[in-house]
Amino acid sequence: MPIQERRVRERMERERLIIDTARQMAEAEGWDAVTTRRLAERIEYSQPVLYSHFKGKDAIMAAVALQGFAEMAAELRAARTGSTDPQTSLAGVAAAYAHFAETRPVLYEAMFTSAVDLTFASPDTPPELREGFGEIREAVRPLVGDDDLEVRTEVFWASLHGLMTLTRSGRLRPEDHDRRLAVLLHRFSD
Amino acid sequence: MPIQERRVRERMERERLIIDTARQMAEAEGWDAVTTRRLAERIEYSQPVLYSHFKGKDAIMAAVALQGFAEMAAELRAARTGSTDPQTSLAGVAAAYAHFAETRPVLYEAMFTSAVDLTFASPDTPPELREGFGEIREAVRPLVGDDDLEVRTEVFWASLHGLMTLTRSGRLRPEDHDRRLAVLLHRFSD
DNA sequence: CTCCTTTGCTAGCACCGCTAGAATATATTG
DNA sequence: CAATATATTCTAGCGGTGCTAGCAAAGGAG
Repeated sequence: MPIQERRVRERMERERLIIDTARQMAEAEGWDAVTTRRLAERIEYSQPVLYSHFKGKDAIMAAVALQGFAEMAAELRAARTGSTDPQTSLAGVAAAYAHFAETRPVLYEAMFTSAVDLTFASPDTPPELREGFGEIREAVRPLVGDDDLEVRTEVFWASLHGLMTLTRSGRLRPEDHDRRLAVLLHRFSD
Repeated sequence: MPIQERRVRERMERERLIIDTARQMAEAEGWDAVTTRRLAERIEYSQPVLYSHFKGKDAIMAAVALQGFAEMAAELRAARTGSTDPQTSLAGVAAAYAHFAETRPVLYEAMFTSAVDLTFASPDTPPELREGFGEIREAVRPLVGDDDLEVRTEVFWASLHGLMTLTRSGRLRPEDHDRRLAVLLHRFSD
């Protein structure tokens, strides 16, 4: 039954179209501009079609966030493996993280400030999600050893996250960004 | 003209009523449940009355947030001055910060994740806002001296903030909360 | 060529933040 | 005291939101 296969394939393509369009719209005009009506119009289908693919708007954001996690993980890995020196490696990862948050704010928002549909730190956590954390952990490991590695990584990550969100929402002066990153790295390098 | 005074006073009381009611509602049912309609009904006035006091819903949230900043500053100060030992003092401040974020999540949300109506790190930043940061800074000062004090405080604060937001949104396992706080303090104690 | 399932659509619900303009209450005059 | 002027508050409504019930069309099966 190749005809069935085609329909399944087409359905998958449409789902992809929804995710990609939602991301495009968000990147162009922010998440507030991504309404189910406007999204439906953009993909040239009616609103209810969206709900045959996703449980709701949050689920669409979560799907975009998942793309974000994959991309972030790739960039963190590149940064980590870009240097053999542990210090430089960790600095690179931190810089890459900051760069990602700065250049893809809409993605970062979906990943970390909205989209509670994603399960973290749990057995059924999607691999894309674990991977990014894994990269940070592996960058931290050479410096701190295996003692408390998980917890230390969490703190390092949370610090980065705090810096980025507070900067982005205007709570920290942007011009000191690099100095703050340097301080953070210094704190975690021993 | 004491009659004019009464009207001004009554107006202020009503403004206070709006802020307090908004806060109560948010604490009871979350910020999403605080709609202008429901809030107006609760204070037994019509919707437009809200807009004669505040520019919009965001401004009401900002007013609640301001209360939050004042309360947080008071608690941080109590924690800081509760011990003469710099280490214990900073630990106390960190714990107080975490405790505030945990027990008053709705306030914390208004202060740090929503409400962009408030100006941070600027000449016309409200004193309630500066004060909390000042408490953290003064707790950090004895440990790190005056070099880079501002920047180091920002990083410490951002780390705390990152820990709290990630924990609250289910991105970090709550059971390791204390260990993470300990790690953070250890990183900043030298 | 009908039957039936799947698919997609139209239309609408209940709600949102916000506001124009009417209506009511209060104060200031003649 | 009556009449006008000025605040103040309300009703009603605009244009939007996420989401869904129920109808219409399209497609494959007998």
